[in-house]
Amino acid sequence: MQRLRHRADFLAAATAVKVPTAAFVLQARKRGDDGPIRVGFTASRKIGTAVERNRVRRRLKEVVRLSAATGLSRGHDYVLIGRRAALSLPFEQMTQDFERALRRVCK
RNA sequence: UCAGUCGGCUGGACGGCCGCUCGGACGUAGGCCGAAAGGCGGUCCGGGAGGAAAGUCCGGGCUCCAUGGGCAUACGGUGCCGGAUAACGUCCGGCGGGUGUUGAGCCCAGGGAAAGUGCCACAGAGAACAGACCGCCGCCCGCAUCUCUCUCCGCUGAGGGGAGUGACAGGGCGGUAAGGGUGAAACGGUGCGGUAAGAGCGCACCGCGCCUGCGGCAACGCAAGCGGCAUGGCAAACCCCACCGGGAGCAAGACCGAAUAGGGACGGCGCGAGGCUCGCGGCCAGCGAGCCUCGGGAUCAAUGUCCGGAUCCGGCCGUCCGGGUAGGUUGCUCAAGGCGCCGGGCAACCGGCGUCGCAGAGGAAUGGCCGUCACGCGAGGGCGCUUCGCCCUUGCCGACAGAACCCGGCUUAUAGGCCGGCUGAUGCU
RNA sequence: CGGGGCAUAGCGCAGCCUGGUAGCGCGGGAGUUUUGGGUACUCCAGGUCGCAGGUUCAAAUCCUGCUGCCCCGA
Repeated sequence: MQRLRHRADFLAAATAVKVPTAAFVLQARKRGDDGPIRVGFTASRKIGTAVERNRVRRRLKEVVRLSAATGLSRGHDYVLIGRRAALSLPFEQMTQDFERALRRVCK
């Protein structure tokens, strides 16, 4: 599993399927090859200060890491756009939301 | 003890499970992505956010670009004096002013208003070499009114007329700026003398200015003398004076390096004017090649000018070459460094010795989840004689905030906790 | 990293340079006109001039520091 690093990849993912939840918006794009899973995170300035943006990104990273075995498929790019609620929501609820969102994306 | 004020330090601790990143060692060139450069992936050990990392307001280091010299101007910044410093708009010490219980302390863009221009609304008589509204004083006039004196008419009286004098209302001429009133500000202030009333008109003190002397590196202070007061405020209005400033910024810069477009060199085709030479041609004309001259345009420090200079030159086809975009690597962390001791200095700071090795990400690591304890705060309860202290329970409680090349400052944000200096009041000895 | 702009009544703006009275339009309220509504007309209310200091007799305006929003260049 790799991280998305280039702006072009994020822009491509933005045109794909979007599934909103309380703490984040999940985007998934099928790249058309058989490469590894790639995941990117976005925490915009609207969320708050730099401390709050870092915290949102780290919690989202942890959500993805702990549930990586369930449902992520090869050849896809995933992008999680953080929202301000990700600062305060319980961690278990965010994990459940992520798995539910993954099932909706796969359909 | 209470109140005030100033300065410094700190910015939770321990543990469990699972992770991230950098460095080193080992292991492996077998997997994945990519055209390439390169990136990702294993195990062990070690390191891994701040006092402001923030705002980006100053000053530097570093890197690249530009830079012939002189003069003038513009633009921006700074502004008491001395020192510290790599430098600063920072810091330290001093001076002056303001403020504070004239205490500790705090604040000050704190050069120039007798170089010039400009502004000072409203109110007010007058607002900048001003002005005379009320008022005060002198002289003159004075219808009427009043007081007094004289005199005339009238037998006395009542009454009336005339003249003079004084007072008052009023008017005119002049003096004055003490007082009232307006204003943010009214051309020194207070007191005594003086005067018709007044006035630096005179005197004393204070303030101001000039000059001399003394102290101080200086800002400035002190003292004596002189001047009769001239110089209102605003320069965070224009401005003047002194000093400082080349520009950009790690997305700087260096290296590697697709696709597409464009660039250069060579070869071929083509060529503003004139002249010379050579070749083809018997000669001329003409054609080709080379060279020279002339003509044109453009560029060269923020601007102008003077002197002196430099550089460049149109189209089409083919071959080759380098520059360079996306991307990657590097710059990338040892630095005007931290700590301790000694010495110098009132201090900022400087010097010497010893010691430590202290983050390096790049859509951006330094974490996620949880437990225990401590501290603080709020609520509830209990105990001790009270101000208060102690104990127990509980809490979606726990400041501001995340390195982005590095350093010195400034500014702003910040739950609380700790330490020290000074001042005032009160109590005890 | 560098540069620039804006903040004034519920909304959109002027006034700032050159300091002294905060104004315009829409909107709101009341009234007149109309049988009624609209239109038109008259009147009225509504402002910490983003915040905090400073200069000045006096600050929306000048200066400094913050806060929020927007734009541009690399």
